[in-house]
Amino acid sequence: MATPTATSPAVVSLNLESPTAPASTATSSSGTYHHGDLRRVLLDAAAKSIAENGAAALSLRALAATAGVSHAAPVHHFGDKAGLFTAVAAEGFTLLGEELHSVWAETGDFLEIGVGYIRFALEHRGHFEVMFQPELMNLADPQLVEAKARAFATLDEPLAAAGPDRDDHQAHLAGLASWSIVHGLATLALSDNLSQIDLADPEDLARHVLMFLRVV
Amino acid sequence: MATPTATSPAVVSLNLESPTAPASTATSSSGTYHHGDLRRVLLDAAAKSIAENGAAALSLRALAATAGVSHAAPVHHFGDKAGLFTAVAAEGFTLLGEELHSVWAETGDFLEIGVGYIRFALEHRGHFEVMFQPELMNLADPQLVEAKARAFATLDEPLAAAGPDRDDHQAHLAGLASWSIVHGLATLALSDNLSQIDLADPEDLARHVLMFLRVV
DNA sequence: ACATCCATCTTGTCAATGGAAAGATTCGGC
DNA sequence: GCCGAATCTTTCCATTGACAAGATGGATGT
Repeated sequence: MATPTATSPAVVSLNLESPTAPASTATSSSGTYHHGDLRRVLLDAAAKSIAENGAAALSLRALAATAGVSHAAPVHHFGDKAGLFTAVAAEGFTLLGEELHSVWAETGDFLEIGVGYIRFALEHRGHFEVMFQPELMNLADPQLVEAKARAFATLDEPLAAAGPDRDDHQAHLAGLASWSIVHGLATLALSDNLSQIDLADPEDLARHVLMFLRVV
Repeated sequence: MATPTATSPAVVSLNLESPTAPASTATSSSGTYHHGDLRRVLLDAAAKSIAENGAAALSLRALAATAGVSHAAPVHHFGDKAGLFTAVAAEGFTLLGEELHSVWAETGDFLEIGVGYIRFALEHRGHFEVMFQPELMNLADPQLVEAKARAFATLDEPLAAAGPDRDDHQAHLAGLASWSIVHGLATLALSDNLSQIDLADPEDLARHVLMFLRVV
């Protein structure tokens, strides 16, 4: 609530050792209150854990342990487990929006946006996995709603540019078809349904698959 | 293991009340040993629960309670939670294969197979959700592997018929593009990313979206 | 008919987990 | 320097998944 959901997309590597305090006898008063940036560390650790073991296997207590804090510390930052997932998803939508925006700025190619979508899913697997599991998070969270809206707004201009002579209905359908095919390919890749050969060069695969779309 | 994974696709409504025994004092010997078809009841209850609350929220104990058995009964049939998810997924692939097979037999239309895929996802939401979350299940399970292989084999003939003059590589890509777009649309629908208007007639939406595919 | 085998289900138990409550510690503003 | 507030810890409880050991009763062979 207080923190402004720092816009820094930097990936902060988590330091497992506590910064300065000896970890031998944690009972004494040499503890590490005010960890520094616990929220960020927890978000990164969560994304990493989800990417490796899936969202279902994530444990708040194990997460706290890797960050070197007590098991109740995450609660203060995220409220509960759903709150953590919500924060991960919100960050994911922000990162995705930034990625697609820069792709459009650099290439001006609608097809490359699709490629960027798939690249994002594979590179930020932890985020992506949570972003599309509404049961895990609080869909009404304002931070999430805004991040989502901003990410989608990024696509308005590219979509209009891809089909200038379409009415609203056809444009909507074209956008949905484009989103479906890239989202489907990304989801299939993340659910172990693509062969090793296909995954050797995911972006190349994405371009070839997207060639079957009448939109571009 | 002993049960031959009954091929009956019938949907068995679960009877919450125990068949004949009074449930007042379960301590006495009036219990319902040999429930009759507990495995089937558990599978149906699981699919229903997952469809309503998501796979993450599924509790083996709550499941056992709705079936009127003790909390350890499901373990005997599925080994553990992953075993239950595996069984649900395997049944899902079998049902999907049968659905797509009959659609092809009745219409001979490749596009209608895509429509059937989406219809299946919405009608069997519980199954579909588990089928594409590999972290939840035992991917090496023979039953699952075979059900999956049979379901996909169903698509060989339709895909070949849709593009007779394609080489293997192009056919593979065309199949992947088709799968991606229908899988993406289904996934987006299940993750609350489609508007009410779009979902008013999902099959109609599917047909319109699939018109953007160069394959059909 | 009857004893035996074995699939099915129960009870009891344990460690791990999420969450809530209450207290300790430190930061920042005044 | 002081005080409020944010941050983190400790303690505790209910729920859950999993395991072990035992109870039940249908099926089978003779």
